[in-house]
Amino acid sequence: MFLMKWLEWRFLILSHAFEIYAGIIAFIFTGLGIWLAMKLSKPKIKVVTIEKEYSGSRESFAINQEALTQTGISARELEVLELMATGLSNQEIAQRLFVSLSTIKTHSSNVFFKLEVQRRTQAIEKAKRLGIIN
Amino acid sequence: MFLMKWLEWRFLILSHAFEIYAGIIAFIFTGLGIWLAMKLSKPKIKVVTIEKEYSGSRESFAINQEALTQTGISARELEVLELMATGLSNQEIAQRLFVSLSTIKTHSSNVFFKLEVQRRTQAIEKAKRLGIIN
DNA sequence: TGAAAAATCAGACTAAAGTATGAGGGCTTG
DNA sequence: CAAGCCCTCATACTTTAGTCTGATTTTTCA
Repeated sequence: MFLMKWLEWRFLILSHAFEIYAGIIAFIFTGLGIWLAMKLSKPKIKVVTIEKEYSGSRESFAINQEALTQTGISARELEVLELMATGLSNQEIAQRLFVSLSTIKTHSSNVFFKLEVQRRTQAIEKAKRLGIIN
Repeated sequence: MFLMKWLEWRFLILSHAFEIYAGIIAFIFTGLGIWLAMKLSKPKIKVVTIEKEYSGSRESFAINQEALTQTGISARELEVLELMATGLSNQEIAQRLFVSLSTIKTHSSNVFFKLEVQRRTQAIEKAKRLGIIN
């Protein structure tokens, strides 16, 4: 019975050799078509437009990074700048970051230099305008 | 000659019938593959954020006036506060308003008292938060 | 692994900022 | 017209901010 079954299979394959071959070709070239389309077509871009009340959270985040690298302000300096903008004194910032007053003064001085300003109020104003703090 | 050429063609087609058929299949299914890829590929979603011209002009103006009267800050004091927020020093504010440094110090001291803060940076932060300056 | 950048700190100094007190003049309002 | 508010100014003082110099340690990166 097993043998007969096998012969039946064999007969099927032989009598339909052309169809099987065509099927294989069809399959392979379908794959080729898909690959071609993937490779050569420009990626589809679906544009989703979201209207937003101006508050500038996402946009300012993008500007944020660019302007930030532009100024060359380091992570720690940014931290100091942010606390500065909340109205804290150097002493308070020092306590909050567990460092000395000298360190905060150095950081803030560097920030002022990098932002090309003289005072902390100017630094805050410019930093907000550039979008590197919110 | 024409006839012979035609016969030659015919012979070619007959003797290569299978290859031609396979070629047609390949071509068709390549097309199918491309179509499939086009149809089924997920489009990349690009999010475009458009900021609407801010609609809260009336509202913030209202808050402005109310909070301002609440604090009891006078017109001159507000003027000083606004210049302060732009990053000017007391000396610069004095020169701009054609008054003495002492006067600006008095004004700013009054502003700090009325806003219940100690430093100019805090005053600026709070004034912006309350919407009495922008 | 060695140089550059970043973070830390100190001391000494100058410049602003902020406080406190007092005082004079202008303006409105009951 | 006196009381109250606002604007002005001064002086004296304390505190905070900011600069400069120089140094050590940590981190980062080629």
